[in-house]
Amino acid sequence: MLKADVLRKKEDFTNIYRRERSVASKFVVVFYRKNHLPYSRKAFLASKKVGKSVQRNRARRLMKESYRQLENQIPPGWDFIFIARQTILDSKCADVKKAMEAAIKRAGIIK
RNA sequence: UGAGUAAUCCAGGCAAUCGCAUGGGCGAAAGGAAUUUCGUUUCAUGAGGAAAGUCCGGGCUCCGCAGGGCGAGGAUGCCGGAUAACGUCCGGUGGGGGUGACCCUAAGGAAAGUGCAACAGAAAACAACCGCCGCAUUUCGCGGUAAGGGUGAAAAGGCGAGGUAAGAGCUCACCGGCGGAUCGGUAACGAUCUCGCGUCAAUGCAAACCCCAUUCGGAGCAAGACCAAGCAGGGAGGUAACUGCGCAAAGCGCAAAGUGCCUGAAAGGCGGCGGCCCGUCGCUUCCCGGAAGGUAGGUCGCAUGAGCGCAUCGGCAACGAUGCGCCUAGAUAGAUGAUUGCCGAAUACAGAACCCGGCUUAUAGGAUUACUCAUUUU
RNA sequence: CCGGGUGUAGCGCAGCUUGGUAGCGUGCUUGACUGGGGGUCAAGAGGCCGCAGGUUCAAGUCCUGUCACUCGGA
Repeated sequence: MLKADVLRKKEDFTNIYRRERSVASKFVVVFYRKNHLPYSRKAFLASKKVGKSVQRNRARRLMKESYRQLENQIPPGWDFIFIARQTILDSKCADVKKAMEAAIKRAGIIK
Protein backbone atom coordinates (compact mmCIF):
# COMPACT_ATOMS: atom_id res chain seq x y z
CA MET A 1 0.00 0.00 0.00
CA LEU A 2 1.30 3.43 -0.88
CA LYS A 3 1.28 5.90 1.96
CA ALA A 4 -0.60 9.10 1.17
CA ASP A 5 1.60 11.42 3.21
CA VAL A 6 4.71 10.83 1.09
CA LEU A 7 5.53 13.03 -1.88
CA ARG A 8 6.06 10.76 -4.86
CA LYS A 9 5.19 12.25 -8.24
CA LYS A 10 7.61 14.13 -10.38
CA GLU A 11 5.14 16.95 -11.07
CA ASP A 12 4.73 17.63 -7.34
CA PHE A 13 8.47 18.08 -6.99
CA THR A 14 8.81 20.36 -9.98
CA ASN A 15 5.86 22.45 -8.81
CA ILE A 16 7.34 22.95 -5.36
CA TYR A 17 10.77 23.76 -6.75
CA ARG A 18 9.29 26.24 -9.22
CA ARG A 19 7.69 28.26 -6.40
CA GLU A 20 11.22 28.86 -5.07
CA ARG A 21 9.93 29.24 -1.54
CA SER A 22 12.68 27.79 0.60
CA VAL A 23 14.60 28.33 3.82
CA ALA A 24 18.08 27.03 4.51
CA SER A 25 19.62 26.17 7.84
CA LYS A 26 22.91 24.70 8.92
CA PHE A 27 21.91 21.09 8.34
CA VAL A 28 18.82 21.06 6.09
CA VAL A 29 17.22 22.98 3.25
CA VAL A 30 13.39 23.13 3.27
CA PHE A 31 11.14 23.70 0.27
CA TYR A 32 7.45 24.16 1.11
CA ARG A 33 4.02 24.85 -0.45
CA LYS A 34 0.36 24.83 0.56
CA ASN A 35 -1.37 21.76 -0.84
CA HIS A 36 -5.07 22.38 0.12
CA LEU A 37 -5.36 18.84 1.53
CA PRO A 38 -6.45 17.86 5.05
CA TYR A 39 -2.94 16.45 5.74
CA SER A 40 0.70 17.37 5.12
CA ARG A 41 2.95 15.59 2.67
CA LYS A 42 6.71 15.47 2.89
CA ALA A 43 9.86 14.01 1.31
CA PHE A 44 13.29 13.51 2.84
CA LEU A 45 16.15 13.65 0.38
CA ALA A 46 19.86 12.92 0.67
CA SER A 47 21.93 13.16 -2.47
CA LYS A 48 25.13 11.32 -3.25
CA LYS A 49 27.06 14.38 -2.12
CA VAL A 50 26.15 13.40 1.44
CA GLY A 51 27.96 10.08 1.23
CA LYS A 52 27.42 6.42 0.63
CA SER A 53 24.25 4.57 1.48
CA VAL A 54 24.98 4.32 5.21
CA GLN A 55 25.49 8.07 5.47
CA ARG A 56 22.44 8.85 3.36
CA ASN A 57 20.24 6.58 5.47
CA ARG A 58 21.61 8.23 8.59
CA ALA A 59 20.77 11.69 7.24
CA ARG A 60 17.22 10.74 6.32
CA ARG A 61 16.59 9.10 9.67
CA LEU A 62 17.77 12.17 11.54
CA MET A 63 15.43 14.36 9.53
CA LYS A 64 12.51 11.97 9.96
CA GLU A 65 12.98 11.81 13.72
CA SER A 66 13.26 15.61 13.99
CA TYR A 67 10.12 16.09 11.90
CA ARG A 68 8.27 13.55 14.01
CA GLN A 69 9.03 15.51 17.17
CA LEU A 70 7.87 18.76 15.54
CA GLU A 71 4.80 17.31 13.83
CA ASN A 72 2.28 18.37 16.52
CA GLN A 73 3.19 22.04 16.16
CA ILE A 74 2.76 22.14 12.38
CA PRO A 75 -0.74 22.80 11.02
CA PRO A 76 -1.87 20.35 8.30
CA GLY A 77 -2.10 21.19 4.62
CA TRP A 78 1.54 21.73 3.57
CA ASP A 79 3.98 19.99 1.28
CA PHE A 80 7.59 19.82 2.45
CA ILE A 81 10.84 18.74 0.84
CA PHE A 82 13.73 18.35 3.26
CA ILE A 83 17.18 18.14 1.69
CA ALA A 84 20.15 17.07 3.80
CA ARG A 85 23.45 18.90 3.72
CA GLN A 86 26.72 17.15 4.32
CA THR A 87 27.20 18.79 7.73
CA ILE A 88 24.30 16.77 9.12
CA LEU A 89 26.40 13.65 9.54
CA ASP A 90 28.42 14.80 12.55
CA SER A 91 25.46 16.30 14.38
CA LYS A 92 23.09 14.95 17.01
CA CYS A 93 19.36 14.64 16.66
CA ALA A 94 18.64 17.52 19.03
CA ASP A 95 20.73 19.90 16.93
CA VAL A 96 18.95 18.87 13.74
CA LYS A 97 15.60 19.38 15.44
CA LYS A 98 16.56 22.90 16.55
CA ALA A 99 17.76 23.82 13.08
CA MET A 100 14.62 22.45 11.44
CA GLU A 101 12.37 24.22 13.95
CA ALA A 102 14.11 27.52 13.31
CA ALA A 103 13.79 27.08 9.55
CA ILE A 104 10.07 26.37 9.69
CA LYS A 105 9.55 29.35 12.01
CA ARG A 106 11.29 31.60 9.52
CA ALA A 107 9.00 30.27 6.83
CA GLY A 108 6.09 31.52 8.97
CA ILE A 109 4.32 28.20 9.27
CA ILE A 110 4.66 27.98 13.05
CA LYS A 111 5.17 30.78 15.55
C1' U B 1 60.10 -14.56 27.68
C1' G B 2 60.68 -12.68 22.69
C1' A B 3 60.01 -13.17 17.36
C1' G B 4 57.00 -15.60 13.87
C1' U B 5 53.65 -19.15 10.81
C1' A B 6 48.75 -21.17 9.87
C1' A B 7 43.64 -21.11 11.05
C1' U B 8 38.96 -20.15 13.58
C1' C B 9 35.45 -16.99 16.22
C1' C B 10 33.07 -12.21 17.95
C1' A B 11 31.45 -7.56 15.33
C1' G B 12 29.25 -4.08 21.75
C1' G B 13 25.68 -6.01 25.66
C1' C B 14 21.52 -5.12 29.22
C1' A B 15 17.25 -2.05 30.94
C1' A B 16 13.47 1.97 30.39
C1' U B 17 10.44 5.54 27.35
C1' C B 18 8.95 7.40 22.40
C1' G B 19 8.86 6.06 17.05
C1' C B 20 9.09 2.76 12.08
C1' A B 21 8.18 -1.91 8.70
C1' U B 22 6.16 -6.88 8.05
C1' G B 23 3.24 -10.83 10.01
C1' G B 24 -0.27 -12.55 13.75
C1' G B 25 -4.14 -11.32 17.42
C1' C B 26 -8.26 -8.16 18.81
C1' G B 27 -12.23 -4.58 17.42
C1' A B 28 -15.37 -2.25 13.61
C1' A B 29 -17.55 -1.96 8.58
C1' A B 30 -19.02 -4.40 3.69
C1' G B 31 -20.50 -9.35 1.82
C1' G B 32 -24.51 -15.38 1.41
C1' A B 33 -19.32 -16.91 1.78
C1' A B 34 -14.20 -16.88 0.49
C1' U B 35 -12.42 -12.35 1.44
C1' U B 36 -11.62 -7.01 1.43
C1' U B 37 -11.10 -2.22 3.96
C1' C B 38 -10.23 0.71 8.39
C1' G B 39 -8.56 1.08 13.46
C1' U B 40 -5.63 -0.61 17.72
C1' U B 41 0.39 -0.94 20.07
C1' U B 42 -1.79 -6.42 22.47
C1' C B 43 2.26 -10.08 20.70
C1' A B 44 6.37 -11.82 17.53
C1' U B 45 10.23 -10.76 14.08
C1' G B 46 13.38 -7.13 11.73
C1' A B 47 20.55 -6.07 7.61
C1' G B 48 26.37 -8.17 6.89
C1' G B 49 31.02 -10.66 7.49
C1' A B 50 31.76 -8.55 3.94
C1' A B 51 24.84 -6.97 2.69
C1' A B 52 30.15 -3.75 -1.10
C1' G B 53 32.86 -4.33 -6.03
C1' U B 54 29.86 -6.90 -9.95
C1' C B 55 35.09 -10.36 -11.27
C1' C B 56 33.47 -15.77 -12.24
C1' G B 57 29.71 -19.92 -11.78
C1' G B 58 24.56 -21.58 -11.35
C1' G B 59 19.03 -21.48 -10.31
C1' C B 60 14.71 -18.82 -12.31
C1' U B 61 12.24 -16.14 -16.60
C1' C B 62 11.70 -14.81 -21.70
C1' C B 63 13.88 -15.09 -26.56
C1' G B 64 10.31 -20.67 -31.66
C1' C B 65 14.48 -24.94 -29.94
C1' A B 66 17.88 -23.91 -25.15
C1' G B 67 21.60 -30.22 -24.04
C1' G B 68 20.53 -25.44 -31.62
C1' G B 69 24.16 -25.08 -36.12
C1' C B 70 28.82 -22.85 -38.31
C1' G B 71 33.67 -20.90 -41.34
C1' A B 72 34.03 -16.33 -36.42
C1' G B 73 35.05 -15.22 -31.26
C1' G B 74 35.76 -15.80 -25.88
C1' A B 75 37.44 -18.54 -21.58
C1' U B 76 40.33 -22.28 -19.24
C1' G B 77 45.29 -25.02 -19.46
C1' C B 78 50.67 -30.10 -14.49
C1' C B 79 47.72 -34.69 -12.25
C1' G B 80 43.62 -36.77 -9.48
C1' G B 81 39.26 -35.70 -6.80
C1' A B 82 34.90 -32.54 -4.74
C1' U B 83 30.63 -29.94 -6.66
C1' A B 84 24.46 -28.17 -9.57
C1' A B 85 28.54 -25.51 -11.75
C1' C B 86 33.03 -22.64 -11.71
C1' G B 87 38.41 -19.22 -13.48
C1' U B 88 36.28 -22.01 -6.79
C1' C B 89 37.78 -25.72 -3.13
C1' C B 90 40.67 -30.28 -1.43
C1' G B 91 44.79 -33.74 -1.97
C1' G B 92 49.24 -34.59 -4.66
C1' U B 93 53.56 -33.75 -8.63
C1' G B 94 57.38 -30.52 -10.68
C1' G B 95 59.72 -25.58 -9.95
C1' G B 96 61.00 -21.27 -6.61
C1' G B 97 61.61 -18.82 -1.53
C1' G B 98 62.42 -19.27 3.93
C1' U B 99 67.13 -21.68 9.52
C1' G B 100 62.02 -23.43 10.34
C1' A B 101 56.57 -23.73 11.11
C1' C B 102 55.16 -22.65 6.19
C1' C B 103 54.43 -19.72 1.73
C1' C B 104 54.32 -18.66 -3.76
C1' U B 105 53.57 -20.88 -8.63
C1' A B 106 48.51 -18.91 -16.05
C1' A B 107 53.03 -25.08 -14.88
C1' G B 108 50.22 -28.03 -22.45
C1' G B 109 53.08 -27.49 -27.37
C1' A B 110 59.20 -23.78 -29.75
C1' A B 111 62.14 -30.42 -35.28
C1' A B 112 53.59 -27.90 -37.77
C1' G B 113 54.13 -22.96 -39.59
C1' U B 114 54.69 -17.39 -39.29
C1' G B 115 56.91 -13.48 -36.52
C1' C B 116 60.14 -10.69 -32.99
C1' A B 117 65.06 -10.27 -30.26
C1' A B 118 66.50 -2.42 -29.53
C1' C B 119 71.74 -0.82 -28.49
C1' A B 120 76.36 -3.27 -28.65
C1' G B 121 78.62 -7.12 -31.42
C1' A B 122 81.93 -10.23 -37.01
C1' A B 123 77.58 -12.99 -36.19
C1' A B 124 71.06 -13.19 -32.64
C1' A B 125 70.54 -18.73 -35.58
C1' C B 126 73.11 -22.51 -42.07
C1' A B 127 77.90 -17.73 -36.66
C1' A B 128 85.00 -16.28 -38.67
C1' C B 129 86.01 -9.44 -36.09
C1' C B 130 90.63 -10.15 -33.47
C1' G B 131 93.41 -14.38 -32.55
C1' C B 132 95.55 -19.47 -33.77
C1' C B 133 97.34 -22.85 -37.89
C1' G B 134 98.61 -24.12 -43.11
C1' C B 135 99.60 -22.22 -48.12
C1' A B 136 101.15 -18.04 -50.81
C1' U B 137 103.70 -13.47 -50.24
C1' U B 138 106.51 -6.93 -51.64
C1' U B 139 101.47 -6.02 -50.28
C1' C B 140 96.50 -7.55 -51.07
C1' G B 141 95.07 -12.72 -50.17
C1' C B 142 93.15 -18.27 -50.21
C1' G B 143 91.86 -22.17 -46.93
C1' G B 144 91.25 -24.65 -41.95
C1' U B 145 89.65 -23.73 -36.92
C1' A B 146 84.41 -22.33 -32.21
C1' A B 147 90.31 -23.56 -27.56
C1' G B 148 91.10 -17.99 -26.22
C1' G B 149 89.67 -12.36 -26.49
C1' G B 150 85.84 -8.83 -26.93
C1' U B 151 80.00 -7.41 -27.19
C1' G B 152 75.51 -8.65 -25.13
C1' A B 153 70.02 -10.39 -21.18
C1' A B 154 71.34 -14.50 -24.32
C1' A B 155 77.02 -16.80 -28.43
C1' A B 156 75.58 -23.36 -30.09
C1' G B 157 76.55 -28.54 -22.89
C1' G B 158 80.55 -28.19 -18.40
C1' C B 159 85.37 -29.79 -16.83
C1' G B 160 89.84 -32.64 -17.39
C1' A B 161 92.85 -35.80 -20.42
C1' G B 162 94.14 -37.63 -25.16
C1' G B 163 94.46 -35.92 -30.02
C1' U B 164 95.90 -32.19 -33.91
C1' A B 165 99.36 -28.06 -38.39
C1' A B 166 95.94 -25.36 -35.16
C1' G B 167 91.44 -27.03 -33.33
C1' A B 168 86.82 -29.35 -32.57
C1' G B 169 82.23 -34.85 -28.75
C1' C B 170 87.18 -35.66 -33.10
C1' U B 171 88.01 -39.66 -28.99
C1' C B 172 87.70 -41.01 -23.68
C1' A B 173 86.47 -40.51 -18.05
C1' C B 174 83.12 -37.86 -14.79
C1' C B 175 78.81 -34.53 -14.46
C1' G B 176 74.60 -32.82 -17.23
C1' G B 177 70.95 -33.78 -21.54
C1' C B 178 67.68 -36.88 -24.79
C1' G B 179 65.66 -41.78 -25.37
C1' G B 180 64.64 -46.92 -23.67
C1' A B 181 63.65 -50.71 -20.11
C1' U B 182 62.34 -52.26 -15.13
C1' C B 183 60.02 -51.08 -10.49
C1' G B 184 56.49 -47.80 -7.59
C1' G B 185 52.11 -44.67 -8.34
C1' U B 186 44.91 -44.19 -10.75
C1' A B 187 47.90 -40.14 -12.80
C1' A B 188 51.19 -35.87 -12.99
C1' C B 189 55.72 -37.98 -11.89
C1' G B 190 59.66 -40.44 -9.10
C1' A B 191 63.65 -44.15 -8.36
C1' U B 192 67.11 -47.52 -10.57
C1' C B 193 70.39 -49.33 -14.72
C1' U B 194 77.25 -53.76 -16.84
C1' C B 195 70.99 -50.20 -21.52
C1' G B 196 71.23 -46.87 -26.12
C1' C B 197 72.48 -41.87 -28.40
C1' G B 198 78.31 -37.42 -29.60
C1' U B 199 73.16 -36.34 -35.77
C1' C B 200 73.86 -33.96 -27.95
C1' A B 201 71.17 -30.66 -35.54
C1' A B 202 71.24 -26.39 -32.03
C1' U B 203 68.95 -19.96 -27.91
C1' G B 204 64.74 -17.22 -25.84
C1' C B 205 59.66 -15.31 -26.37
C1' A B 206 53.39 -18.74 -27.22
C1' A B 207 50.58 -13.13 -20.48
C1' A B 208 53.30 -12.56 -30.02
C1' C B 209 50.11 -14.84 -33.94
C1' C B 210 49.26 -19.82 -33.68
C1' C B 211 48.58 -25.45 -32.75
C1' C B 212 46.34 -29.08 -29.37
C1' A B 213 42.70 -30.39 -25.49
C1' U B 214 38.32 -28.99 -22.70
C1' U B 215 34.34 -25.64 -22.62
C1' C B 216 30.82 -21.40 -23.62
C1' G B 217 23.53 -19.61 -27.29
C1' G B 218 21.58 -14.43 -25.92
C1' A B 219 19.38 -11.25 -22.55
C1' G B 220 18.30 -10.15 -17.72
C1' C B 221 13.32 -9.58 -11.83
C1' A B 222 12.97 -2.54 -15.15
C1' A B 223 13.36 -10.84 -16.52
C1' G B 224 8.39 -12.22 -16.97
C1' A B 225 2.80 -13.40 -15.89
C1' C B 226 -2.13 -11.55 -14.84
C1' C B 227 -5.87 -7.47 -13.94
C1' A B 228 -7.80 -2.45 -14.76
C1' A B 229 -7.75 1.75 -17.98
C1' G B 230 -6.66 2.72 -23.09
C1' C B 231 -6.26 2.01 -28.68
C1' A B 232 -4.63 -0.16 -34.12
C1' G B 233 -2.45 -3.49 -36.29
C1' G B 234 -0.58 -8.57 -37.45
C1' G B 235 1.80 -12.53 -40.80
C1' A B 236 5.13 -15.61 -44.56
C1' G B 237 7.53 -22.43 -43.84
C1' G B 238 10.14 -26.66 -45.75
C1' U B 239 13.35 -29.65 -49.22
C1' A B 240 20.52 -31.21 -49.66
C1' A B 241 17.93 -32.42 -56.26
C1' C B 242 22.07 -29.28 -58.98
C1' U B 243 26.00 -25.56 -58.19
C1' G B 244 28.55 -23.79 -53.72
C1' C B 245 30.98 -24.19 -48.74
C1' G B 246 33.29 -27.47 -44.58
C1' C B 247 35.85 -32.19 -43.35
C1' A B 248 42.05 -35.98 -46.22
C1' A B 249 38.26 -39.00 -48.94
C1' A B 250 33.89 -42.61 -49.74
C1' G B 251 30.36 -40.18 -47.67
C1' C B 252 28.34 -36.92 -44.23
C1' G B 253 26.97 -32.06 -42.81
C1' C B 254 25.42 -26.76 -43.92
C1' A B 255 18.53 -24.01 -45.97
C1' A B 256 23.59 -19.40 -44.06
C1' A B 257 25.59 -17.85 -51.55
C1' G B 258 22.69 -19.19 -56.20
C1' U B 259 19.02 -22.37 -59.13
C1' G B 260 14.87 -25.52 -58.81
C1' C B 261 10.79 -28.13 -56.33
C1' C B 262 6.82 -28.72 -52.40
C1' U B 263 3.23 -26.71 -48.86
C1' G B 264 0.50 -22.22 -48.19
C1' A B 265 -4.24 -16.90 -47.90
C1' A B 266 0.52 -14.79 -49.17
C1' A B 267 6.75 -17.61 -50.00
C1' G B 268 9.98 -10.49 -52.52
C1' G B 269 13.59 -6.18 -51.80
C1' C B 270 16.69 -2.33 -49.39
C1' G B 271 19.08 -0.34 -45.06
C1' G B 272 20.60 -0.06 -39.45
C1' C B 273 22.05 -3.04 -34.92
C1' G B 274 23.96 -7.59 -32.46
C1' G B 275 30.15 -12.47 -35.16
C1' C B 276 26.87 -15.09 -39.04
C1' C B 277 22.21 -18.10 -39.56
C1' C B 278 18.35 -17.24 -36.45
C1' G B 279 16.63 -12.46 -34.41
C1' U B 280 15.34 -7.30 -34.12
C1' C B 281 14.22 -2.11 -35.87
C1' G B 282 12.74 1.23 -40.17
C1' C B 283 10.76 1.61 -45.30
C1' U B 284 8.46 -0.93 -49.34
C1' U B 285 5.82 -5.53 -52.22
C1' C B 286 2.31 -9.54 -51.10
C1' C B 287 -1.43 -11.88 -47.71
C1' C B 288 -4.88 -11.84 -43.31
C1' G B 289 -7.73 -8.84 -40.11
C1' G B 290 -10.78 -7.89 -34.64
C1' A B 291 -6.21 -10.47 -32.93
C1' A B 292 -1.65 -9.10 -31.33
C1' G B 293 1.80 -5.86 -29.02
C1' G B 294 3.08 -2.06 -25.41
C1' U B 295 2.64 1.09 -20.69
C1' A B 296 6.82 3.14 -13.29
C1' G B 297 -1.38 2.20 -11.86
C1' G B 298 -2.39 -2.58 -9.04
C1' U B 299 -1.50 -8.02 -7.92
C1' C B 300 1.93 -11.96 -8.49
C1' G B 301 7.09 -13.14 -9.34
C1' C B 302 9.00 -12.39 -3.50
C1' A B 303 11.53 -16.08 0.14
C1' U B 304 11.01 -23.64 2.36
C1' G B 305 16.08 -22.78 0.12
C1' A B 306 21.92 -26.80 -3.94
C1' G B 307 18.53 -23.62 3.74
C1' C B 308 20.46 -23.59 9.10
C1' G B 309 21.97 -26.31 13.77
C1' C B 310 23.37 -30.91 16.33
C1' A B 311 24.74 -36.11 16.29
C1' U B 312 26.52 -40.66 13.90
C1' C B 313 28.90 -43.03 9.75
C1' G B 314 32.27 -42.97 5.09
C1' G B 315 36.60 -40.14 3.22
C1' C B 316 43.76 -37.86 4.52
C1' A B 317 40.63 -33.69 2.91
C1' A B 318 37.21 -30.73 -0.05
C1' C B 319 32.71 -33.19 0.66
C1' G B 320 28.89 -36.96 0.91
C1' A B 321 25.03 -40.19 3.39
C1' U B 322 21.51 -40.95 7.42
C1' G B 323 18.68 -39.33 11.73
C1' C B 324 16.60 -35.46 14.88
C1' G B 325 15.32 -30.38 15.51
C1' C B 326 14.30 -25.26 13.51
C1' C B 327 11.58 -21.40 10.05
C1' U B 328 15.11 -16.94 10.31
C1' A B 329 14.10 -9.31 6.79
C1' G B 330 10.95 -8.79 2.42
C1' A B 331 10.50 -2.65 1.63
C1' U B 332 8.75 -0.08 -3.29
C1' A B 333 11.41 7.36 -2.73
C1' G B 334 12.49 2.33 0.02
C1' A B 335 11.50 -0.14 7.32
C1' U B 336 16.60 -0.54 12.66
C1' G B 337 16.19 5.74 14.80
C1' A B 338 16.10 9.20 19.28
C1' U B 339 16.86 10.09 24.67
C1' U B 340 18.62 8.26 29.49
C1' G B 341 21.18 4.85 32.86
C1' C B 342 24.64 0.68 33.91
C1' C B 343 28.82 -2.59 32.28
C1' G B 344 33.11 -0.97 29.50
C1' A B 345 39.41 0.07 26.51
C1' A B 346 34.71 0.36 23.29
C1' U B 347 34.24 1.06 18.48
C1' A B 348 36.18 0.11 12.51
C1' C B 349 34.52 -1.04 7.50
C1' A B 350 29.84 -0.54 6.26
C1' G B 351 22.85 -0.97 4.82
C1' A B 352 19.26 -6.54 2.01
C1' A B 353 16.19 -4.86 -3.18
C1' C B 354 15.01 -12.07 -7.32
C1' C B 355 17.91 -16.04 -4.88
C1' C B 356 22.26 -19.18 -4.06
C1' G B 357 28.04 -21.03 -4.53
C1' G B 358 32.75 -18.62 -4.82
C1' C B 359 36.56 -14.72 -5.69
C1' U B 360 38.34 -9.81 -4.66
C1' U B 361 38.55 -5.41 -1.87
C1' A B 362 37.49 -2.37 3.06
C1' U B 363 37.79 -3.21 8.36
C1' A B 364 38.62 -0.57 15.21
C1' G B 365 39.33 -3.72 19.04
C1' G B 366 39.34 -8.47 21.22
C1' A B 367 39.36 -13.96 22.06
C1' U B 368 40.97 -19.05 21.00
C1' U B 369 43.74 -23.29 18.92
C1' A B 370 47.96 -25.72 16.67
C1' C B 371 52.92 -25.28 15.25
C1' U B 372 58.17 -23.08 14.38
C1' C B 373 62.75 -20.51 15.75
C1' A B 374 65.84 -18.08 19.49
C1' U B 375 67.13 -17.39 24.65
C1' U B 376 66.84 -18.78 29.88
C1' U B 377 65.76 -22.46 33.76
C1' U B 378 65.02 -27.66 35.15
C1' C C 1 20.84 -4.30 -13.48
C1' C C 2 23.70 -4.12 -18.19
C1' G C 3 27.50 -2.06 -21.39
C1' G C 4 31.56 1.33 -22.74
C1' G C 5 35.56 5.00 -22.02
C1' U C 6 39.62 7.68 -19.50
C1' G C 7 43.84 8.07 -15.72
C1' U C 8 51.16 10.26 -18.92
C1' A C 9 54.86 17.54 -16.87
C1' G C 10 50.83 23.01 -13.42
C1' C C 11 46.73 22.54 -17.61
C1' G C 12 44.99 20.18 -22.45
C1' C C 13 46.60 15.94 -25.14
C1' A C 14 50.03 12.29 -28.40
C1' G C 15 52.89 7.76 -27.72
C1' C C 16 50.17 1.55 -26.46
C1' U C 17 48.58 -1.21 -32.84
C1' U C 18 54.07 -4.05 -33.94
C1' G C 19 57.53 -3.98 -26.00
C1' G C 20 63.88 -1.05 -26.23
C1' U C 21 64.95 7.06 -27.27
C1' A C 22 58.65 9.73 -22.95
C1' G C 23 57.02 13.73 -26.75
C1' C C 24 53.64 18.18 -28.61
C1' G C 25 50.96 22.74 -27.42
C1' U C 26 50.34 26.08 -23.49
C1' G C 27 52.17 27.69 -18.83
C1' C C 28 57.04 28.39 -15.71
C1' U C 29 62.56 30.10 -15.20
C1' U C 30 66.82 32.65 -17.45
C1' G C 31 68.86 35.58 -21.40
C1' A C 32 68.57 38.68 -26.06
C1' C C 33 65.79 42.34 -29.20
C1' U C 34 62.41 47.24 -27.07
C1' G C 35 62.63 53.39 -23.38
C1' G C 36 58.78 49.91 -20.96
C1' G C 37 54.74 46.38 -21.85
C1' G C 38 53.14 42.99 -25.46
C1' G C 39 55.33 40.02 -29.02
C1' U C 40 59.39 37.25 -31.25
C1' C C 41 63.92 34.40 -30.78
C1' A C 42 67.42 31.27 -27.92
C1' A C 43 68.52 28.17 -23.74
C1' G C 44 66.62 25.44 -19.51
C1' A C 45 63.83 23.14 -15.53
C1' G C 46 59.70 20.19 -14.52
C1' G C 47 57.32 12.87 -15.11
C1' C C 48 58.20 6.77 -9.24
C1' C C 49 53.03 7.02 -17.13
C1' G C 50 46.46 6.07 -11.11
C1' C C 51 48.09 1.85 -7.61
C1' A C 52 49.90 -3.44 -6.68
C1' G C 53 51.66 -7.93 -8.58
C1' G C 54 53.31 -10.98 -12.84
C1' U C 55 55.46 -12.41 -17.99
C1' U C 56 60.07 -10.79 -20.43
C1' C C 57 66.99 -9.64 -20.96
C1' A C 58 63.81 -5.23 -20.99
C1' A C 59 56.88 -2.91 -19.59
C1' G C 60 53.87 3.84 -20.39
C1' U C 61 52.95 -0.36 -24.01
C1' C C 62 51.48 -7.35 -22.77
C1' C C 63 48.58 -10.19 -18.66
C1' U C 64 45.95 -10.29 -13.81
C1' G C 65 43.96 -7.71 -9.73
C1' U C 66 42.51 -3.08 -7.74
C1' C C 67 41.19 2.34 -7.05
C1' A C 68 39.16 6.85 -8.89
C1' C C 69 36.55 9.65 -12.48
C1' U C 70 33.14 9.63 -16.45
C1' C C 71 29.50 8.41 -20.50
C1' G C 72 25.41 5.56 -22.44
C1' G C 73 21.09 2.04 -22.16
C1' A C 74 16.86 -0.58 -19.74
